[in-house]
Amino acid sequence: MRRFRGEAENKVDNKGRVSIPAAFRRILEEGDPDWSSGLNPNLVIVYGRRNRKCLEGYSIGSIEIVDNLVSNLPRYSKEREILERLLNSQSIYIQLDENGRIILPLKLRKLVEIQTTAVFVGMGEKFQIWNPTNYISDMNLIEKNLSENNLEEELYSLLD
Amino acid sequence: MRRFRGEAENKVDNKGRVSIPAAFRRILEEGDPDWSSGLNPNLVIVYGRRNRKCLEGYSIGSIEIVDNLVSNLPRYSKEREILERLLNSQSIYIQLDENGRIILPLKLRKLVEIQTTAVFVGMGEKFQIWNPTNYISDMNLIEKNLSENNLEEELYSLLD
DNA sequence: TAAATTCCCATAAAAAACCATTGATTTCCA
DNA sequence: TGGAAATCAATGGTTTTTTATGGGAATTTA
Repeated sequence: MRRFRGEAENKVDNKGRVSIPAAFRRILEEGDPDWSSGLNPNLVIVYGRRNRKCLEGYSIGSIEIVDNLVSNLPRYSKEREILERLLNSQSIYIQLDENGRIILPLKLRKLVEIQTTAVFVGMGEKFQIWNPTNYISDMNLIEKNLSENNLEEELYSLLD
Repeated sequence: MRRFRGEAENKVDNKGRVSIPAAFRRILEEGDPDWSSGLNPNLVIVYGRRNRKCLEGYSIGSIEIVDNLVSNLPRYSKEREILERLLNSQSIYIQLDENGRIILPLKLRKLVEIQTTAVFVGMGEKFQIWNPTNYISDMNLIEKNLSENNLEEELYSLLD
């Protein structure tokens, strides 16, 4: 399955409308079992992640993988109920419109400080939506962390 | 699997179009599971390698190896999310056109200082795209390092 | 009924598809 | 084996399509 790749910065108008980058639409289409040519794909936006000042978008296919992982935990266990809060309570289904846009509800925009611009960041099986300034800070943090502790090589070695 | 080998210098026009050297196309075709005769192969260009003033091109097959390694790390772990930033966020899918060209987005060209000419450098499982002058400097740096410390023999001995 | 949301249309800019040319390389046959 | 014909590679230009984005009318909702 193809993955979400790349970065894109798009305008958010005062109705909350934003274009989903064309490259991401293709992945959402592929990942939505109900989609067929001519239709508009669905996606899920999770806004429940703590420690992250961003929203996360999933194709229907990839959120189902995560949902199943949660379903494998013991029913009524504390862990499962908390994860359900973060991943199910704090998330919504959205359908793209005819022009490839979605509407980001005001509540979500406030949550991640998005006003007139949003950055879309491909993260493989999901993508993130950031306030541009916050995204830059986050990237800088990663850079700093990598160079200060000389972690890059170590990180890449995880891949062997 | 055949490897990317050799160097080639091609023109970049003002739309950002560049020919992928024919020898590299063959490797990209072989490496793309969706490719068949008559179609145009896909590739992935990574622009996030830190400390490198060049772009890196991967066949679909070889980037999938890397992607799968990342996917095997625990979902939502810090390590995985950082690697996704470096490898997924900072990369894009591209499809060759009918003439064997791709368009290098302006953003990427600026990043690695490519204007009217690009050098393609085979690196085995991937290839690099350089500004010609920067490529020469990089080669000189390597040369210098090798001769000053008499490293060549030692290096080759790593292979045994 | 005012506010918000959805639907529909418009447009400029960017990207993709298409067509053409030149020079190099390969094929193939007398 | 020499060279004509065919093929392929690199590159330039033009047309068509897609994207991103704005605005307004219609519809729903509070």
